[in-house]
Amino acid sequence: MQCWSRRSVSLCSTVSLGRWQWTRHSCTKLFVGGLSYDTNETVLKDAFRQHGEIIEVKIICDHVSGKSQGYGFVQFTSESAASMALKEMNGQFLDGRHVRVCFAHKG
DNA sequence: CGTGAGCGA
Repeated sequence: MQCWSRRSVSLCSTVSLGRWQWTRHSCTKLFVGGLSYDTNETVLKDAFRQHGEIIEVKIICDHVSGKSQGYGFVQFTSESAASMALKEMNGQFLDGRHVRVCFAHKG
């Protein structure tokens, strides 16, 4: 059930205080929140590609107003890169705001 | 609201 490597289970005992709610299907998709309303996918990918290889980066914007909703999704090539980027980029300063990185619910 | 918890087309 663990998506991490057998050597990277250190994060497992840290967050899995109750249960794994993110490891239902995918562990490579990360939910990025706390972003600025002006942050683009380029800023996210440039910041996350330093910790792992990015497959796809998407910023959720309003389909009517076109303004950013303030959050997005990042797809990594492996769970290892996603986990490392999660621990390293979670709560960091990006675009002048604190980013909140978490695993995506859907897959 | 020029905002601030959340989970997309």
